[in-house]
Amino acid sequence: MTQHRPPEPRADPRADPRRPLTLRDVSEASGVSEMTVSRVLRNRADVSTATREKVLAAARSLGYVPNKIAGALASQQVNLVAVIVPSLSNMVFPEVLSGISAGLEDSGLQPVFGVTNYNPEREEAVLYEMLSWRPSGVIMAGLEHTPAARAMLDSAGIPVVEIMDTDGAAVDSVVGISHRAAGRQMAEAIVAAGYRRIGFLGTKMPDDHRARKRLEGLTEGLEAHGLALAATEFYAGGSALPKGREMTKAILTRAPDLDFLYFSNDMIGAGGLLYCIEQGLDIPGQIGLAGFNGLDFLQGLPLRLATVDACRREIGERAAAIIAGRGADGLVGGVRVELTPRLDPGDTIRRI
Amino acid sequence: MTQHRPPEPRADPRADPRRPLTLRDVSEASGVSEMTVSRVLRNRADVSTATREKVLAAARSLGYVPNKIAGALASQQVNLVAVIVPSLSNMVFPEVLSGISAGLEDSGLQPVFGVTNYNPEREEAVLYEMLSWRPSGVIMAGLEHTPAARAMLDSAGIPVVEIMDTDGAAVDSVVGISHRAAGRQMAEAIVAAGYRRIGFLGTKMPDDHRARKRLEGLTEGLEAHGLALAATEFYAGGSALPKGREMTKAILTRAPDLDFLYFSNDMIGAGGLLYCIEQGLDIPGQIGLAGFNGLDFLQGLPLRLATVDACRREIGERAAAIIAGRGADGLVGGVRVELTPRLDPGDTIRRI
DNA sequence: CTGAAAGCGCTAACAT
DNA sequence: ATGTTAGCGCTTTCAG
Repeated sequence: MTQHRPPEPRADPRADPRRPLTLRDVSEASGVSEMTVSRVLRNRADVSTATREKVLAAARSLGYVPNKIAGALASQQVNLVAVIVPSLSNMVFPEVLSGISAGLEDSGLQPVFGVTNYNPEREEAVLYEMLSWRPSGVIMAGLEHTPAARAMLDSAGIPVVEIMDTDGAAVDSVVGISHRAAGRQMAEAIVAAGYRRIGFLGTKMPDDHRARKRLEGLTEGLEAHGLALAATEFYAGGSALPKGREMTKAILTRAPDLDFLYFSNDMIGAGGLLYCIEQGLDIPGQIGLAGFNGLDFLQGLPLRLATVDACRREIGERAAAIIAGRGADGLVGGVRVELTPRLDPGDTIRRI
Repeated sequence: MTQHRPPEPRADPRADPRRPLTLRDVSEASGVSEMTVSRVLRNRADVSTATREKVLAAARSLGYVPNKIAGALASQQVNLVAVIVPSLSNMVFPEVLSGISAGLEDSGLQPVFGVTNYNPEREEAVLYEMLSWRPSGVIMAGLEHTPAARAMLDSAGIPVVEIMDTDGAAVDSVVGISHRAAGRQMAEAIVAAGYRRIGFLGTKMPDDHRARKRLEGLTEGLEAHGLALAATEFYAGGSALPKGREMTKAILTRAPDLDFLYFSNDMIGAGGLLYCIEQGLDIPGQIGLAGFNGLDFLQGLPLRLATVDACRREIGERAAAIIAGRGADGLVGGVRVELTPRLDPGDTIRRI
């Protein structure tokens, strides 16, 4: 068998003056063992007050910042929760994120955010990247994932909460609303108010499954009353409010006899509403309008757009609570929370 | 001296069936050494095609996800960039973040976002937390930080880019606009258009330094023409669009003779604009309006609100480029990029 | 209450 | 092109 001479040891990294400080530096500065320094910095109770103060003084004066990478490797514990959402730009996810932040307060866990741009491959890549940091849990928007992503979630061995949507099979826990039901609910309200020629204006994104499900729910709900959508208008990119205006103009030009417009979100709905007001249309008499999300910026418009509250903040809070609760005692997985969205008719649906 | 018997070795962690997979599992499954497996998974060129495929097949079939914690500890390299912003909820930071994401594409670096809610202590805590993961760089909104935060940034030994604002002393690099100059620029435009009774509507947050600087710039610019603000209105919490409407009503009730309203951001400006239109005021003849940020949702309003573009996306991209460029070769720090905001008079400032 | 030793899972630096 | 060894900076485990 070949003899291996041990390779030269690396140069002592402590020679580098710009190197980040280590526990050892604090240990030497305070005259306390590394182990005890570590105890102090992790706020463990079994250290004498005198020692504790000596250590804290040394750490502070040196400007020591602990290395969580080493800590996580040694303890096999990472206080991070991966949060993966499709977008930050449409006002709905920021509110979910703030709910998550709030729900994680005082749990010792920290959210880390990733964005997929409604792209399943990107979602898979972001998930892989995040799992490689071994987070304590995952919160993810939606139930539709690539097979590889699903496999990763299955075998990660950590709590997974899928949020926003309950129409489908979950990996583990799920917190959300039924978008299909929200669509049906809106159909009922529209028909009950006496509208009959209904148009839909929405996004073209094939991977916005929640918008798709709302449209399906709407269609089913109308069918139940023997009605069908009279016209549809889709858009791809661009800023939603101006798009809503343009699309509304387009659909009303093509189909001037529409008496109701259902928008797949409040932002394009607001654009449409402003357009209709400008055109001097009688709202909600001549034409009714509704959006989706319950954004409270709608309260600032000349007429309050009818909408369905998506319970965004509560979804974030409940999802966070499930992850945070898991560490405690019960390793109960598979929690299912279906919230009930509230329809607010605002000023743009006829009262009967 | 006391004799220490070596403590019992820990139980073999590989006994736990739910334990995450390690390189060693892939090594055993593929019959290739751990080191070579590591090379394959890091896409290094010096591996034969046959070996590479064997390893990849094994890794895939096992569902192996590398442990970046261990990798980072061993290599002393973390491909993360800490990004710290005050808020996600006002449409301006998401655009900065997307600029950062874009600027980091193909650099091998990944942004990680933290939110401070305009709270300096929270900023300090978030920074501490993030630095403890030893990121490769920090991008942070604003130039005002607690002394402790500044000390951490100084001694972190990594590139730091402060963004959005150039009015003040930077820790390292800075990319932004001068909000003071933006305020002065607006004052010039207002005065040049013949307005004389100017009101300001803004936020009460003491730690929104950029809004404060815009107000200071506006005041200075007016003073240069012998003018002073005729009225001001501040708000604290709540949703910006409805608030803008309320505040506008309030200020015009108190001071009905105002002929110009400068809003500290586009969202409250849009609320104010909608209110003025509703009241049948002649815009921009009787009263002029302007906001700040260059949000493109303004394009959907009945009249386009005058605004100043804050170059949000470009700021994100340039900041990211500075961090990404640093790894390459030149360790040049202290880059200073001051962008020139563009004033768009829209439809709400008189043309002369 | 404090300390010593081992090792978390990976990669740098060699050696072949 | 592949393998061997040591060690990254902490925490766990045990001993005192």
